[in-house]
Amino acid sequence: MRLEGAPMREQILEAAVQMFAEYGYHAAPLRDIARIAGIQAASIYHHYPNKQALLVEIMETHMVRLNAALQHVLEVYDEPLQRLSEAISSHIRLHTTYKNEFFIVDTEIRALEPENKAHILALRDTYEKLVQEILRDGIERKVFRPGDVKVTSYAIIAMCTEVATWFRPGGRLSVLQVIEIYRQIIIEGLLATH
Amino acid sequence: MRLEGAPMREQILEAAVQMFAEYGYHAAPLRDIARIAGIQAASIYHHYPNKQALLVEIMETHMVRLNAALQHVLEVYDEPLQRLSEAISSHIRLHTTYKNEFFIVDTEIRALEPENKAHILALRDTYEKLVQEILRDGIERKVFRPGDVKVTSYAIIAMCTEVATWFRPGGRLSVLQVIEIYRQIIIEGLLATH
DNA sequence: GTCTATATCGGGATAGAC
DNA sequence: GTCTATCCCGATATAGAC
Repeated sequence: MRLEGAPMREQILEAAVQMFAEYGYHAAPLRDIARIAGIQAASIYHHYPNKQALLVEIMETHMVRLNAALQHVLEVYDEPLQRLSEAISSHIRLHTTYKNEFFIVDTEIRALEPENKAHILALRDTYEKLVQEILRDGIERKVFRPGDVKVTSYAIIAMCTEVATWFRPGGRLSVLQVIEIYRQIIIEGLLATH
Repeated sequence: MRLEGAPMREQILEAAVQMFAEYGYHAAPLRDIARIAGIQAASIYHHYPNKQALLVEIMETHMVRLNAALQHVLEVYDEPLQRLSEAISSHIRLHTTYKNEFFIVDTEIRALEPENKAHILALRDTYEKLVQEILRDGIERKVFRPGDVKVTSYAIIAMCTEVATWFRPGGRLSVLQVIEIYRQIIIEGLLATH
């Protein structure tokens, strides 16, 4: 039983998530991250080589998580409508559960150094490709209307991702309600006259 | 006839747009902005009181522009479907024409000092309210399916806004094609079986 | 209206003791 | 593994000449 709570490495990362999400990577001083974690700034360097490493670990962990979840959906389900539905659910579930983390993924790509940026963008690309696979397959099987697969994937990902910016746990809507609203918008559209 | 091109004030602002969009507000040194504008950093202070003023002017100008365009749509059109269609068109048109500017509006809200932030968020709120008015009216007149007006407005705005991040003039798709794709996704949804 | 020179500060990172 | 002390740099902003 660990009375001090999580290991320091985790505490630092969590403090970084908080600060990066609230003030942005560049505007968040390492000293403040250290203060929240309950140590001195210099002590961070025992756990991480530099500030950038914090950002990279946050982004990588969660992009991998996101990809794994979607991969799982593709393995478990076969029917296009169900696949898309579960993909939306998985995406929104993760973006509300790890709200701050995904907000960082979505707003701090520019703050990454070139090699790190390439790495994270590759993970994002993988994700987009998986979504596009669902759409392409669904169009071929005549479940979805024919349309631009790439742009459609961007649109779906963009709207489901933005949930992380406005969703408040304990607010007017539950995660499940939000998922249902998005499912309907994406799958059925707004028109009443169908 | 002005051989030097635009007045310096404009040149500085344009340089700021470029740098803020590429590196982010905090990561963009005033010296670099000055260099692009062809002057020394100190000279910027003859035209603007400080760095923050550059950011505020960029954001305010374009949020006002966005609101004016949507206001115009509401005044000119009455039919809900046409209103929504024109709103999408207006939004995407502006977000592709002033790609960098709206990218900044969308990613640097956090970099604003409190009073400036309140001001810009108020403008954004006005915009959201206008979109919600279109949706509410359309639902009442049975043109749109009943649904959560607020969340739907967020979803529409989010996906149309993100166009600014991937759109490249002269790329595979023209602005008009992009607008048509988004119209269809939003209004009709993905299902083929309607 | 633009320059050079500089004040001032805060940030990331390092050294070395404990 | 954490501390104190400090280095060093780059950033915004100002002063004052031209």
